[in-house]
Amino acid sequence: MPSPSLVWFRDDLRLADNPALRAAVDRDEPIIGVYLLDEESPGIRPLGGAARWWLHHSLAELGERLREKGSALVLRRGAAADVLPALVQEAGAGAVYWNRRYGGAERGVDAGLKETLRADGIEVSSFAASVLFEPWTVRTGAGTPYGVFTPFWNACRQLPPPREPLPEPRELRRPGRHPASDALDDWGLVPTAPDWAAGLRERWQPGEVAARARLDEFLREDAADYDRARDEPAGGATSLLSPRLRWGELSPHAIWHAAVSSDAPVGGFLSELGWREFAWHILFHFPELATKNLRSAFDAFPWPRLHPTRLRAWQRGETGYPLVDAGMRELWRSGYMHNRVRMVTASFLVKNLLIDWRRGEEWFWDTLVDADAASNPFNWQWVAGSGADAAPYFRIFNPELQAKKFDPDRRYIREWAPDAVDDDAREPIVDLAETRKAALAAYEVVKRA
DNA sequence: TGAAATGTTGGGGCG
DNA sequence: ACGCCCCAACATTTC
Repeated sequence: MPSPSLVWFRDDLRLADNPALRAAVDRDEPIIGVYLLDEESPGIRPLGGAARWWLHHSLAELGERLREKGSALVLRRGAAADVLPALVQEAGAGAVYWNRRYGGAERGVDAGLKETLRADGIEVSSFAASVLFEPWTVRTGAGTPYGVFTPFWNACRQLPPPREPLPEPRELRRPGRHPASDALDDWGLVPTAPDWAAGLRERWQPGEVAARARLDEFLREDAADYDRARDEPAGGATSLLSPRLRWGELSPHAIWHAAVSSDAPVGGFLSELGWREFAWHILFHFPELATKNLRSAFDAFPWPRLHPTRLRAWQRGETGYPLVDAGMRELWRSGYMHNRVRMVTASFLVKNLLIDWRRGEEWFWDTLVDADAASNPFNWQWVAGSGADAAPYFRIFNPELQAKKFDPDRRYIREWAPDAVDDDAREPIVDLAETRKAALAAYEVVKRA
């Protein structure tokens, strides 16, 4: 009598370098893949709209590839603490494997499940797969978590290097009978009325296969000049791997090893992976990262009453500042924004519009295909000055200067906000010098706190 | 992974 | 030849 192994896919929608899947293969019983759409467990943050679109397509491909290899992907919806044990029983599974998560609520759910399943005599194992250095393994000399990037990353580099990625399994043992699966289309992850996803379809092809292709292309064509060209939003020199990491279509280990074994100078690129690691390190030690100031002195920041018209103008890319508007429209249309422009638009929201960073974080959460629970709030707090190793508050980007420096020929602005190219036609919603001064005055309150 | 204000320096025009 | 001034270019400080 076979006792199948369940592989619970979460933020690791891949077959290659997937230690949970590997453990199931090694156990040598039939394998059933599972994905749970959990919008009910307490504290789990509902996915944003762009994320749901990506998830749909990535799951579609994962399911197809599992079937090609002989296995299956079972989709279920509901609180994991209820749905997973029921599924284990229904399938007569003897083992459950997953790759670890590091958010506060997720850790609670997973720890609870480990306990209840084991109490039922089910073998449960979890694995490190989504970060290179698990948060608790990196400690200062004093045993505390790191608060500054450079020493954090130096300490990581002193640890044993990330393991070699595991090869994709050739074949998976077919289960005799599959538990029933929800139909992916019934989950309603893809927008229909209205269908606003045209720009996403045009720009992205979710899934592990396209992810690997982009990694290879990046290392072959763009990595050589990455350190210089990554700052130019029109250049197309960035890796575009962030959504692949968000959904685990690529593991950081696979990226790491592909990068270090390429001929290109990859130090700068690897340190971007380092910032991602640092964000997860911080989130692990400060689970309220998305809602609370990491530096509590910022609790005293005198945010003015929310100005909804200004927030809306920022969201829609109608601020009258071309680089800001181009960035916000790139985001809205394609689910993505170039990193430098993220800094500029975020600085503009927080320091020129004096709108709480949480409002910006929520908008990015809803519109980015790559927003994850760590990087998104981490980076917003970095810009706002309230975060870990944050930009000093008084570091205020001037969107006009930034455009001159990094988009001198206006290629980026022309691409995303062609109507903003002509300077004369625009009416800025706020004055840069004036609002800058107001922001600095507000910051004085934090300094005194 | 800033920008603006302020300070310093040095070449050149000019009396 | 010299001092003076201007000002661009660069450096430093401040926010």
